[in-house]
Amino acid sequence: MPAPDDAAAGAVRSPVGVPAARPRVTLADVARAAGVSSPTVSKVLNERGDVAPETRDRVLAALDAAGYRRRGTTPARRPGSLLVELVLSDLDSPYAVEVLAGAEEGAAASGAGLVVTAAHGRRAGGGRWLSRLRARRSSAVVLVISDPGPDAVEELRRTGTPLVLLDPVGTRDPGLPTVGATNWNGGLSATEHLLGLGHRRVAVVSGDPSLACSQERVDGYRAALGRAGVPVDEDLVRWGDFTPEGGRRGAAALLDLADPPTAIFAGSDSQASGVYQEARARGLAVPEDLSVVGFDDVALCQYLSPPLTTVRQPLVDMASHAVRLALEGAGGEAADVVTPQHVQLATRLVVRESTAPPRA
Amino acid sequence: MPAPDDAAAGAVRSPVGVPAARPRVTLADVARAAGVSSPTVSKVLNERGDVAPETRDRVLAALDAAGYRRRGTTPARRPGSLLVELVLSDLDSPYAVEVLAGAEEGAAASGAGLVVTAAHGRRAGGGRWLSRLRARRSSAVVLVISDPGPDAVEELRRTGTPLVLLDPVGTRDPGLPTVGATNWNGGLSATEHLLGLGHRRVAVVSGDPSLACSQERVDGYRAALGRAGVPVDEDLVRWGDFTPEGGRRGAAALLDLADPPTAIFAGSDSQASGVYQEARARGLAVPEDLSVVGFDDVALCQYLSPPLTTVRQPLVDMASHAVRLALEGAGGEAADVVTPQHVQLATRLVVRESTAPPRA
DNA sequence: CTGAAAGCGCTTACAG
DNA sequence: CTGAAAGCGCTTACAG
Repeated sequence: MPAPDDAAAGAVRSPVGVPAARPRVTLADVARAAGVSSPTVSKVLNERGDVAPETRDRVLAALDAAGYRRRGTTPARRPGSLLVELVLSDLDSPYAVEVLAGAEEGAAASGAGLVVTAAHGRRAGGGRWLSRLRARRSSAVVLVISDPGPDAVEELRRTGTPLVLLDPVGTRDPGLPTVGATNWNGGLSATEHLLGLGHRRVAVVSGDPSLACSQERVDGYRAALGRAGVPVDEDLVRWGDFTPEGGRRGAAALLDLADPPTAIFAGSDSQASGVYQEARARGLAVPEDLSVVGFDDVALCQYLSPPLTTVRQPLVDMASHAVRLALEGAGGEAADVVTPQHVQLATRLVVRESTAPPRA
Repeated sequence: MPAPDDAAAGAVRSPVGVPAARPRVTLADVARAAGVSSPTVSKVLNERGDVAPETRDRVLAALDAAGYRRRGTTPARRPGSLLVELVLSDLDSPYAVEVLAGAEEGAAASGAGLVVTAAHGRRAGGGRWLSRLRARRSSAVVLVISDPGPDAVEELRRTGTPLVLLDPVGTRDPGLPTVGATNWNGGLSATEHLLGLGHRRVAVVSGDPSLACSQERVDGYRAALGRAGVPVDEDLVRWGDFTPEGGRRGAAALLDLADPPTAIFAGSDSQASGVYQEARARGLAVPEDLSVVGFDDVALCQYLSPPLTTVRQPLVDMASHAVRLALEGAGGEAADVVTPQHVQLATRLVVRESTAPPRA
């Protein structure tokens, strides 16, 4: 007869792949670990003044080590009080608008609340942000175009908070679910469209080369030229950032060339608007003197004249999907079992009025 | 000797103007009211199945009547776990971007989380939304360009949740704090600028006439004409909505007139972009053939060519202020004592390249 | 400044 | 399906 194992002895045991609901760490546990009484821990927690500084420090350390959470303070599990955190680097771009709209839609569909944070250049997942996330009892996180610090990933994993990366940056942790778009295909079809119109001097102005999406779009551009037997002129490949100013600078450099391009593929619609400005400043008409293709198909396109030919990436759907994915992980019992997913939604060329054959 | 009053008898009594911390309604109170035991109420709360439907209904009614809240479920009081709700009608406008950025800034400054909801045409404050707000333990609400239903106002007041109206609609409850801009002055200075350039046929295309801000801008326009001794031609006053399409329609109607305007004051930058499009479609150059002034000074302006002359309203500051105002009400003890405020931040004309003297 | 004791609000296990 | 009783996690009031 086998010796009674843990399960037979009545210990908590979980099905394969499903984590055991770890027994809650109670205030009494922490008190024991810190060598003080429960009331003392309670006082520290409630920021009462009457605790000796050393005692306080010891208790705080024990609290932290044990990963203590107040009763009723575990992330909400019922839809309707769930919170998803959406972290963007900045809020003031047409790109952010689409992402926000999609994320709101995804959250609303699940009855969850969407908490929006702008990182403003700080790396997402500072200690401050993490502790606030905990204080708010948020259940899931979606990070947009940014790499979480390893500490943040670890902490989120530890607390069972799902993390989804939207438009992931290059250096991805393969264990994290990602949602993106088929950037390479987009770059390919934008460039093929211009080649098809008869352009041979086709330039590209993309975003930061450290971003996967920038790289992929340029790779698609190169592939299209290669297929058409047009050699890549490295003078016609420019990197910058996704802002109008970035587009303007790139266009200025390109149009200053001895043999300037007749068409520019911009890495984003915002950049394309900068290309428009530079063309206008030089008295060049779009599309008669210069064809322009953008990327994103954000609302901005409807404000530009002429209407911009662009590669549509379904940002609203992408964001909505990312939020649902994150909430799925948060809602179910089998939170940790959700298979990491890497989704790329399809891009599609939308032809409007900013492209035409080159002047004879 | 006077009979012992409540205070003398030890009842909770609060200083004038500061509401008493009403004694918490406990589960036992509700049980008593419903004529059942505490365990039964607990089961209903936790959605256990083993409760008779009629009992369940009775308990739910009692719960509701008593305004019961689970322990630890009252809105957070320490900054860092506070949540502010921002409700916009839609997220996909340049206006919304600015408001969001400002609101995020205001919330982040207080360490609060910003929960963003789009009303999508539904009136803010449906029962669904209110109960979610409660479930999330949100501490304050900022409502953008919309009128809360009287029930929502009542419910928020009852639960001590501050409500601030940003860019308030006309029919305001004077008891609610509002944050807006000096729309009238903006309309005045936009129109004076055009008159100063020599224009006499100056038109206006504004937003929905039911919105206070639309009205005020047009009133400023009328005032400027009046002061300059130029009679108002009602044919030159158009109402629509704040979208590019609204601007385009308005411009089309105006340019179809027998004696068309030489300058158009648009009620928003988005509308102004629609005016640009209509002008372009008719082969009219801005500003040579048509001067255009916008309103808002949103990021969109930097994408338009030519750069748009506009009336800047400090949307970022307005939103940030509204959020702080709301959180102020939520954070302090004296929540209900915050004097209702009606703030209007200053607007300012920003001259760029879309305005010029009329053709001789 | 600390903790034993009492208390509070809620939940659980179980008898009816 | 219901509730008396026991229990749990935390807080409060107070003695030292």
